[in-house]
Amino acid sequence: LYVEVALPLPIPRTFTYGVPDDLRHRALPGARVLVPFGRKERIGWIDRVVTAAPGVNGIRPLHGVLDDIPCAPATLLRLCRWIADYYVAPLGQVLRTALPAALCDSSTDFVTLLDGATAAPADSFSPVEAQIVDWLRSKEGSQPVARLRRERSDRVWWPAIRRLETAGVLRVDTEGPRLEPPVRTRRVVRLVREIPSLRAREEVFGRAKRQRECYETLEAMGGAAEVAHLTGTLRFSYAVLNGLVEKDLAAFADEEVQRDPYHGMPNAPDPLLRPTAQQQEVISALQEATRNPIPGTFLLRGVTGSGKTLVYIELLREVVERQGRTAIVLVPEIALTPQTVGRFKAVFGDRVAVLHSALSDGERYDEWRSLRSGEKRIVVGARSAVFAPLPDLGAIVVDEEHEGSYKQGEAPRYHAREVAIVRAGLEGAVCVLGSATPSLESWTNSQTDKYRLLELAERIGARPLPPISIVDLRAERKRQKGQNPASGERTPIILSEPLVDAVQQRLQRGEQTILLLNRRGYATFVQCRDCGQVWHCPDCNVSLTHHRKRARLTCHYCFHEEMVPARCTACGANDLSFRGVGTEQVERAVGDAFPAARLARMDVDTTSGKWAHHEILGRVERGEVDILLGTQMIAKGLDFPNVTLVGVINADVGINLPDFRATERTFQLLTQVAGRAGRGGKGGEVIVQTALPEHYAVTTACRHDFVAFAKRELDARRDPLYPPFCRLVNLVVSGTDEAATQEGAELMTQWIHGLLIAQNIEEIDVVGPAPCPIDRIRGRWRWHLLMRSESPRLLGEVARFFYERFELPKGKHDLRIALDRDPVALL
DNA sequence: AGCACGCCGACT
DNA sequence: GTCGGCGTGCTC
Repeated sequence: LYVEVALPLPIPRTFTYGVPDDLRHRALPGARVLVPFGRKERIGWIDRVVTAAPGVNGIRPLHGVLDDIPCAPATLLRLCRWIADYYVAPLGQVLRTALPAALCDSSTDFVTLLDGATAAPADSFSPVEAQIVDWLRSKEGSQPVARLRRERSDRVWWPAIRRLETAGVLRVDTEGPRLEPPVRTRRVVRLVREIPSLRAREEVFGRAKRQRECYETLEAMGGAAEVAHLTGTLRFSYAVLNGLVEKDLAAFADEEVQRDPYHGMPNAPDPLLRPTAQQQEVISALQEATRNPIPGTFLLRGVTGSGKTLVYIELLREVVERQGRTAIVLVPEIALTPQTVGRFKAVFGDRVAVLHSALSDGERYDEWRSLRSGEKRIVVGARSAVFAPLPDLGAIVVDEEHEGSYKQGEAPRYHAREVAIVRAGLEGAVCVLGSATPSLESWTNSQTDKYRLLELAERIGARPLPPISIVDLRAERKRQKGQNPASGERTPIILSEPLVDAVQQRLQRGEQTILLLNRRGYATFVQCRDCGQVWHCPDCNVSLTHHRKRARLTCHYCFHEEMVPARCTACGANDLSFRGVGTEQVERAVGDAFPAARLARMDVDTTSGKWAHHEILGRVERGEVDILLGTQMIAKGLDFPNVTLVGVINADVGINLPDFRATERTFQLLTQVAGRAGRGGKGGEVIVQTALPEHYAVTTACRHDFVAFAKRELDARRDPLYPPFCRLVNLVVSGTDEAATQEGAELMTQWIHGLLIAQNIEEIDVVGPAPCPIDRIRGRWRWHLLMRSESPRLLGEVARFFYERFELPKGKHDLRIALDRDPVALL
């Protein structure tokens, strides 16, 4: 008996292993196995079990089957096979993405210095050996070999390590993969003896005041507390704790922690909202669909504030409470706020698991187990939650389905929305795609009856959508210049007069304002006024953004940072201009204009901590913030009834990006952020500042007219042909040398042309090769090629054939190919 | 992806 | 002689 094993490596094939007799009954498809691979052991998954002897020799037996119940059950395995096939990626890589990292970790080699080693004759070491020994002496205990590679150089250490091992200087241990991921424990102090009377206390503690305080604190805390908490926040010294232990009043213990990152977050009460008639209609349609063996896919287009979340909740009530099945709710990472999560928790309480990027491996694994066991029956999470191990799945909701973050940026480059549809189909679940601004792909599918369209055309409570007015930045500049001719030739307009007036009004009325600018930092680029030089990242072809508070120029594509220059490095002039307004500069302008206003800024730079989002949004919710300023992060999902004004500082950011979806993204962002206004009873208004007031992305957004936008944009996608009228595969060649990268891209193109001609395929267009719009990132040059076709099947076949057969000329300049099917961006 | 191995130029 | 940098090929 043999098994074909999928390994989490970028190798597009499986490896065959023999199955020892005692493992036969456990060797099932989807089960994890431990296999020898090269000189190491790795974890893989059984793809197929075969009886025929394979056509290769040198087959090795597998070392173990790690699961009694395959951790990728049949349906998940089928789903992963579909992803591997459609998105052209190795099955093992897909499985690794689909399962918690804690279940995929491979083995690690450790080296330990042996006791007698210090006596070993140091002069007999070769320099490499001496380096290893020195390094180990500087550390304590065992060290992973990989760390040696990282901290010293990437040289070949193994021969030297083996020599030292035979010389008895050090020991090498291989720690196998963690079969059972670790349980997190914490050190606690627990009271073990009660002291009933006050008099007894006097006697026991005497003058040990701190011990008594600590004892009584512990009593008040229910008999136990974490050591870190007692010594940290409560400032008891370790000696105090030891004293209690020595008196046999308390004991140290390691306690297993139930990891729950949302632990302690107040569960808001279920507001028991009653659906409106409009909502009820949609809810009924969905509930009915769940009773259908093939429920299908629904596109729920609901304007902002129309109550899509309540629809999801009522759908889940049907699926989870009445039918006893399970459900997945996918949300874009940035919309995974306590507000969104809170609503589901309020209704379904402990049956909800939350999966987001801030979870540690262990936390993620805990949630995964509680889902698989059926203890929790609902998942709310970002992209990868689509793989949640729920038995008897009844519904998948993809909220904000147009969001690009559902596409994974690295292999396997899957789109969670498409995976959700396929998974729902495989498991007989209903799939609901929700958005106020559907992607043109989904919209088209809803017009061709591939999906069923459901609409929520009105806001709840019959509240009107906020009126949107446009401020023409060009006219505003002229006007301000007329008023004050001395103002600099290029002084940017950050806050126009109408916007200032509107904000002022809210401040007076005690209402809140949201200001959007989709650009971080203080200035987007720095330029010399004399010679025109613009500061660029040394490793990426993008300009550096000026961050004023940190006093650094930083690259938003890699981690490069440099000091702010005092003078031009090219011509020596000391007249630099900091241009292109970012949120940090808006923050300053707002502070200057409204010194008394309480302002909060929310972007990647102010939300680095795990709880920073929650903290800022909490302040807004409690009314401690008058003006919330931020990037797209504040455009989604927020529901603050006291926000009556939304201002868009510059709607044109992003509209001119060289990407066919730039216009669509602008429309979506404007619509989404406008939707934050007027969600309470006080009404609301939106002011959009733009230099392109006639652009249809702006005008249709201002009329809240998605259908008109879609029509215009679809027309634009017919020529040149772009999705949804065709499918794309983007092939990106990258390398450390410019010429070699271009050459690689050209070779790739010729190869594909050759294939298309040889196979007589005319239905696939090849566009390029050309440098990528951002032609260098992290020191790697980038060229790309687009394959375009109206036949997804053919496109997939060609992509797969290419992936498996094409090889770039070996070695030189580290050329790599990334294959991106249905790309969401071509930058 | 790792990792071993082999070749080569630089340096002791 | 080593060392260390890079290119090449392989992993059932």
